[in-house]
Amino acid sequence: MSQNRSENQDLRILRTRKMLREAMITLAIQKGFSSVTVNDIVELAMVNRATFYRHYQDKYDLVESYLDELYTELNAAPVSIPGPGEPNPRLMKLFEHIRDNAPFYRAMLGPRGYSGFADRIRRLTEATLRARWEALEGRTRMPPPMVLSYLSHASYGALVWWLEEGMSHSPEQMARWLHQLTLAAFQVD
Amino acid sequence: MSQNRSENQDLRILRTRKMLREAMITLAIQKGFSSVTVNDIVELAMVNRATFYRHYQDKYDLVESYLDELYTELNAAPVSIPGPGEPNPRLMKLFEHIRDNAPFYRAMLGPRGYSGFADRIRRLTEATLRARWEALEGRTRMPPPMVLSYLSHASYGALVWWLEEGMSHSPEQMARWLHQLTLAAFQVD
Amino acid sequence: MSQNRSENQDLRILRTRKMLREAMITLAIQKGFSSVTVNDIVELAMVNRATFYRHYQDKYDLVESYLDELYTELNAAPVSIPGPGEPNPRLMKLFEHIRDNAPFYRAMLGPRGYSGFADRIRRLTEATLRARWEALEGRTRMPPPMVLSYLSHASYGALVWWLEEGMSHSPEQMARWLHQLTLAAFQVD
Amino acid sequence: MSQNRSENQDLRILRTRKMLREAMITLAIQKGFSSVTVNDIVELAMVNRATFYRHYQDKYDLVESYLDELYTELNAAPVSIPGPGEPNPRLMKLFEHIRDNAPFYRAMLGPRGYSGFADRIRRLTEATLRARWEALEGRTRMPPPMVLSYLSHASYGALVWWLEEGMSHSPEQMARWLHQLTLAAFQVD
DNA sequence: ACGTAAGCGAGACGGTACGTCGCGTCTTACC
DNA sequence: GGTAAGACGCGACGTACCGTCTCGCTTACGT
Repeated sequence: MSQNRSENQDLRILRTRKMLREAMITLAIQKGFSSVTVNDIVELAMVNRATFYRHYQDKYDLVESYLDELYTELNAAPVSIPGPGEPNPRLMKLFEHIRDNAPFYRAMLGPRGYSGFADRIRRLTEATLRARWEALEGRTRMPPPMVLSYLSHASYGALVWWLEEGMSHSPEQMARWLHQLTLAAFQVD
Repeated sequence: MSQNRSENQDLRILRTRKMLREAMITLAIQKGFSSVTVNDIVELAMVNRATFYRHYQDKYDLVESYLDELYTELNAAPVSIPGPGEPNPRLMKLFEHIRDNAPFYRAMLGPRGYSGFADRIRRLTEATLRARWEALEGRTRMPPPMVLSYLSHASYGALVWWLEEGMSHSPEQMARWLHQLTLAAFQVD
Repeated sequence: MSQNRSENQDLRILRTRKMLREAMITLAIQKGFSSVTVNDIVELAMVNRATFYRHYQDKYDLVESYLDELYTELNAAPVSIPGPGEPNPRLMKLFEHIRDNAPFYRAMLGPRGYSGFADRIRRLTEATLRARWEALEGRTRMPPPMVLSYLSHASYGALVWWLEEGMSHSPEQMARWLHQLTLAAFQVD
Repeated sequence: MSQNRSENQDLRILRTRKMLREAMITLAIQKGFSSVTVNDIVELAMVNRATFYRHYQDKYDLVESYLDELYTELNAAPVSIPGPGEPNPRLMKLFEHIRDNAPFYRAMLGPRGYSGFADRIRRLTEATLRARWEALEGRTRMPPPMVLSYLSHASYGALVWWLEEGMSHSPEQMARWLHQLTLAAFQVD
């Protein structure tokens, strides 16, 4: 499923997928992803139910395929490790992206959201942090995987706060703060 | 619902609730809380379906009522703020409790678990951390609620790592490490 | 399925089954049994779709259960072998019964009907004829099962003609004719 | 539909139809005509779904067009009315034809077959019998159409018995027996 | 022999029915 | 009053076939 994402030029397919995706996003914002049904989606998208299943296994498959696309572009960002006070560029792009799609993210991460989504975002920051794994090795007595889990969940926690609080701080500011907090953890004995 | 939790002495009621709870726990361990159905529960508990609904609204209500009881006793722990190298006693008790019920926690926190459960645990550590809120106020330029969300998610992350890794470290060790990491965050800026 | 037909005293069950059966009959008459859907039936019966499946596997199960009841009473008729010019009493009862439910039978036996139904009726007359099997043994060089199949299909053919022609002859007349024709076959060398 | 059967010489068309027909026959034998789907047919025939519908309305149209061809040649047989002990030549040809295609006929006439097919065969023998209609008129008090329906169904019944029993008697024998039984009916009254 | 119209493959799509599952409510009878 | 037994309405699920519809390719035919 979610097959042939690349190089499928059939306009009907592209149109159908676009409408399904947009319907899903609209509905998730309206009433929370967890209470969106396939019926809701196809009705709003004006697409036949069977057609939905020709493209996606279920609503999770649909949203995941959306994320695949989103995060493919995010991953194109540079990977340079920032200096002490500078924000991580990847993290900043993530914050900017979330700010631009705030209603959707609120819908997906809230209590009526989809935990797989949250996990995915967390793993994204985890991947970013893993770049400094080697620096961590041997520098502390704590198990690096634990610190990684600690920090990635921590960043996710900051992100959630930011989203729910109304995003009154700039992505840059957020990235800078997270950077500082992360550094502090790295400097623990 | 979940009513009359206090002082309800009818033995039939107590027995019914006990059996429902135990069935729920067994099943959650077996196949993950999210795929447990009310039917599963009442069948294993040998209780009639309607009887379930007389006591609980749904399986979430059942598990929450269980948590209510669990965390009432956990909250009875002392609240003293520990010194630099000492583990937080509340956190330690939590880790010990989780170690003692590891299969259940793994079932509730894993990918087939229940996100409300995770949230609840996180809020528990958040409550513990909030004790140092005032100490935080003014000491950093970061918004305290953000740091709180950051740290509580972080602790949760460490906990999840610990659970899934096999709990090869002692609760005391975990609490000590978390304490160190938390302190580091407080000293930022 | 079609379970517990006997001694099930729950009024709701009886009512549900009655409404489903009547809806099925009405619809079969209206548009032919083969084009009746379960949806049609439950809609007309004002019964929920799932409820239908709690009672019957499918529309065939429903109609067969109906026939079971009908033919239980028909089988209560006497089995005496009639004299040369007298009609077979069982056959007569069958013709009378069909005359009384002509629209339904036309619906079931017509081109948009249900072949299992026709088969059932044919086997009914076959059972009646089998009573004379022993008399047949040795009296002719033809294989008795062939003659049985021949005669039961033949009777069915006469019945179908009668139904479609408008039943302008009395059941007694039909039974008498069939009796004569059957006797003739028995007297073939 | 089933159009242009005559004088359509395009090889592609002929090839497509041949493959569709053969696939249908193979599948009907394998699992009974009623459970063959258009998808099954086109898959086995290695023909596109749309192409099927360019030639036939549905699987019934396909099988009927096959029968049209089969029975066109059968109808070319002589129509002489046989003497008392002689078999009807047309009936014999029919029995021979069926014997040569027994698996297919069993598939079409069995419980998972196609009732329209059975009807067609029955009407074929009916047509044969109608040749003696005039001879019947006035010779008996029974309505000739009834006798016709009686006899054609009867012959069909004998045929079915023969097919399912394993065709251990020769077509000639069958035709002779049927002839005798038919004569007996004509002599009633 | 070759250009062209027809046949065809590939497969998306809308539609309708299917049978299943889980939910939460209800009635009746028992103890 | 708590419980068992279980019928019921509701609504979502995912599947199976159906018949229609582009859109290009290719192939047999007719000049």
